[in-house]
Amino acid sequence: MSNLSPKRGPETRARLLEVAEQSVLAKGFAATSIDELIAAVGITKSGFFYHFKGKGELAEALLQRYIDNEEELLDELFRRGDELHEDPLHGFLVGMKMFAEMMLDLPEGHPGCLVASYCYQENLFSKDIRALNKEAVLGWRARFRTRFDLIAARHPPKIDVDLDALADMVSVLVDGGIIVSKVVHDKRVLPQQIMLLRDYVRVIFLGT
Amino acid sequence: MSNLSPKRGPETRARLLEVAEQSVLAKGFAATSIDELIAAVGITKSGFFYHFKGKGELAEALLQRYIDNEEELLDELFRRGDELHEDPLHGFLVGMKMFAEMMLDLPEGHPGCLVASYCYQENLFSKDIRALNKEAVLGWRARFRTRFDLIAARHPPKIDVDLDALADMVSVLVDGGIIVSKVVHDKRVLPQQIMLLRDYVRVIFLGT
DNA sequence: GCGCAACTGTACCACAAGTCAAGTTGGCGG
DNA sequence: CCGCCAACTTGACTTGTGGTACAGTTGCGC
Repeated sequence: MSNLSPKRGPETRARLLEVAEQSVLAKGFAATSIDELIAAVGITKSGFFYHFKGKGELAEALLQRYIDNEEELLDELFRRGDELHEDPLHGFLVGMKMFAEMMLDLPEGHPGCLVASYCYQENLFSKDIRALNKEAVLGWRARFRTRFDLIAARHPPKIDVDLDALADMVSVLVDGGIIVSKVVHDKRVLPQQIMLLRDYVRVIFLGT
Repeated sequence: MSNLSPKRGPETRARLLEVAEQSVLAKGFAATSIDELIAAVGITKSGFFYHFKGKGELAEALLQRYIDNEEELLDELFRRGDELHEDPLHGFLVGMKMFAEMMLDLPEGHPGCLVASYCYQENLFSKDIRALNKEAVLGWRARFRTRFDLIAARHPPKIDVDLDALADMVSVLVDGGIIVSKVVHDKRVLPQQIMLLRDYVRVIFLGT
């Protein structure tokens, strides 16, 4: 009766996605109930079904939003890194440093990766969603592979290494780092791992 | 009426744990129903509750079994590695190589890590279970930290590195590698990552 | 022929996803 | 200033399933 207005639609939807993401990362998708979400947002069940056809559509919107946000974050990070250095290697090193610092600045540590969460509940989701997840990981691989090719052109690797595997190592370390951080309740683990990878890349292309 | 016998208890329990683990890794714990497990094993619901007081007890037994198995596997791997080399570094390198090969030999790839799965559904579990999970990760850290101390004593690191972080890197790479392997449906990713870490450790302690 | 391990049978209740129909509110475009 | 539409609300209802309780049963081993 008070705060009803035709333009609040997208906002309510966004709040639904926000609380849903938190709940999914804490309990998993199956244990996240619609009742719980609408209670947190302050709408009724029919209100939920106005925004999403069903739980599956919520899952997809959730993942898409997460992937888009991450992509934007990475774009921004390495854009800033490259702003400071013409050399792609040093741009990468700066980007990784900023990444690590950003993760360390999160007060509660990284809240979790939806890609990883969905991966461990893959049977709950449609083919479409699983494909989306796969595309996200392959996107990271392509992004960093391109970067490493650029770096290798200027700094021939001192150590023989598969650049696709090295590119995957970014996703691997982030997802693994988040897990170990969460399990041992030490938010420093993820940034430490990012810095370890950074050092590895430096030693591969610079030799020290 | 046919196959009832007082000694089949532990066997039935083990079968329950086996199918439960598969289901949990595929769908998550919340979406794994008791009905489904008993159907797969061929007992009634009451039979389940004879073996476990409730779902929580199943969760705990499941995790404990998983952790014990992993520990045994690692013990065996590096025992065999050390058998072939007196030098702890080379024992480690051989152990990692065997680890990578073992992962590559799994026909369907690694089925998943329960520690990671539980981590992404932590709110479903009791304090005890969460503590167990934490202990498992800290156990891996201690194991590899001890190993790296031994290695460092004989081979002073050529690159400055935090040995605790390096020890964590094993857990991180395994958990992250499993996720990326699963998501992109390429079982080679995990072994590749293990080999990358192996190379990193070699370059840290040997310089090449 | 007794006891105990290893179950079975049956019943219950909460809650979750989803459906459906009908009504309400408030801003905006004409 | 009127009417339409987005963005909801109300409320009732179905259908399924999930975890749990508890009393009874079976058959091997002693």
